[in-house]
This record gives sequence, C-alpha cells and structure tokens, in this order.
Amino acid sequence: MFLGVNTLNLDAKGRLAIPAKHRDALAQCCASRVVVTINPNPEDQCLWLYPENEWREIARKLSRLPTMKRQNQLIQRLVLGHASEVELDAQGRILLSTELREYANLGKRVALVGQVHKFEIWDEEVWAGSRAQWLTQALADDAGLSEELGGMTL
Amino acid sequence: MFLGVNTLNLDAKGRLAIPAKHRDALAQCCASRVVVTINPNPEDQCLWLYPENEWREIARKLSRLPTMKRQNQLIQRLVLGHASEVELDAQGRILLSTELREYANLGKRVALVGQVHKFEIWDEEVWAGSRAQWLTQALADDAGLSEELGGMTL
DNA sequence: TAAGAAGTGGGTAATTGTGGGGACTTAGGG
DNA sequence: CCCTAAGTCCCCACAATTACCCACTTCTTA
Repeated sequence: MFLGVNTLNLDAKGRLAIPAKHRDALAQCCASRVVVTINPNPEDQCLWLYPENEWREIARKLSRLPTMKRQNQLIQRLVLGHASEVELDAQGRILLSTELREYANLGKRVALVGQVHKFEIWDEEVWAGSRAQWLTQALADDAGLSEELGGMTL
Repeated sequence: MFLGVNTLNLDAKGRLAIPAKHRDALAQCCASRVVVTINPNPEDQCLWLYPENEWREIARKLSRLPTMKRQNQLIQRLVLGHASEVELDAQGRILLSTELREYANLGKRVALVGQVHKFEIWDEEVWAGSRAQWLTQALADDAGLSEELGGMTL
C-alpha cells in the first residue's frame, strides 16, 4: 500500500529518486518495473506511476473500451499513448522523459503522492496550490455528494 | 505492448527510425515486417502502423464487412487501399511513401505514439495541438461520460 | 558521536538517433 | 536496346542521449 506525500528533487537529468521505503515493495511486486503516464484530467496536471502488475490491469481495461466512441478513443490515446515503462536504476531512481515532465509542469521540487495502488507525481507548487482549492471544494455542499461518497462511513 | 510517445525526425529521404526498444518486439512478433496505412477518421490526421501479424487480423475483419453498405465500402477503400507493407532496414528504419506522408501532413518532426497493438504516426505539431483539444474534451462534462468510462477505476 | 542509510549530484562509457554517401534496382524515354 | 533518372537499400560516421557507476552530503539510529 503506497501512502503518504514525499517531496523530492528532480536532478538535472530529470531523474526521480523513489523513497527507500517504497523500493522494497516495488522490488517485490513488480521487479522494480513501473509505468508512468499522464493523468488525463486537465484539472489535475500530474503524472501517474503504476507498478507494472497494476498497470497491466489498467491497460487491459482501457484497451477493451469500444473504439468507436470518440471519448473512449481519446482516453486511450492519452493514457496509453503517454505511458512509458521504466525500471528503477541501482540507486532506486527513474528517468522521466522530457514530454512527461513538461506535461505535468515538473520543476525541480516534486511531490510524490501515494494512492494505495499507484502514485501521483506533482510539481510541488502545483500540488500545494491545488490542495488549497480542494479543501474548499471537496466537501463544500452536501447536496453535491456523489452516491458513492454519500453512503460511505469514514 | 507498444506504449508511449517518441518524437523523432524524418530524414530527407522520408525514413522513420523506429526506437530501439520497439525493434526487438517487432523482430519477434513479425520478423520486422510492418504495414502502414491511414487512419480514416478525418479528425485524426495520422497514420497507423501495424505489425504484420496484427494487420492480417485487421485486414481480414475489414474485408469481410458487408460490401453493400456504402460506409463499409468507403472504409475498406481507404484503409486497405492505402496500406503499404514495409520492412525495417538494417538500421531499424522504415520508408514512408510520399503519399502517406502528405496525407498525415508529416513534416520533419514526427511523433510515434504506441497504442498497445499498433502505433500512430503524427506530425509533431498536429499531435501537440490535437492533444490540447482532447484534454478539454475527454473528460469535459461528467454528464457526457460514456458508461464504460463512468464506472472505471484507474 | 559514530555509523549507517538515504537523498543528491555528476563523470564516463555505451547505446541510440540522425544524416548522408554511394551502389543497386526499376521504369521510362530516346 | 541502351541510357538516364528516380527511387530504394546498405553502409558508415557523427552527435546526442541514456545507463551505469562512484562520491558526497544529510539525516537518522544506535
């Protein structure tokens, strides 16, 4: 289970060091192979990082969507099209391609956010700014709660 | 599984160098023989590149469409008609015919986009421009979410 | 405080992307 | 029938990127 926020530096070559506490888990579940792609929601300018085994599920689901619906097609293009398979190097780092970095606007300071089965990778400033917004939006009006959330006990 | 975007140069002779990481896969699954044709959707000005074995499936499906429906006939003409079989040269490059290049408006900078079983070949500018549009469309309004997407967990 | 682990930075060597010369093949015209 | 021209393929060479390795600094833990 990947949890918690870590703020890290991208080095000059665009490499991201995965925190040591997650490396073991990744080594076990996917032999240190992960897949990075974009989050296709334009409001969330961040990247997704999946362990390879989780990714396969996702890719399978996505690739089975009926292609003739335009919306499905676009999601496929965006998510599958931007996916890059990478392996942690001996120091536990991954190289993020220029394209991915540009998409998520990653500067030097980066936030790696655990989301149980995957991570999100944010530019730290964007992350901080967005979070402030969410706090005002997320539970603003009970009327607007989705069914799923409305019925849930936390 | 072909994934990810690669931006590449077409050289003066119209050749496209397939990224090394995909060459092995192509060598295995289709002896480095691929088929390039057009994407018949006028909104998507790009080419499709299939490994030969995948292509056979596609061609078979297409050729079996009931011929009397006008739409089927048009798709057959477009997709089958523009298909060209090519083999990677010793440096892992393929030659794109002038016609195909013109159809997809390919300039010097090109984006090769992995889509699991096939690739799409875009002019880089067209790709970047289209992507910006898709991002606003893909998840634009929850009301418009397809059933498949609405229920999906990524 | 010392020792280890983790985060960070950078040098070097190997691989890959790119460009172009020249030979071979094919088609068309004299 | 030959010659020319266009197109294609094969090869080599350079340049840029990437992968691998080592070293330093900071933080934690004993």
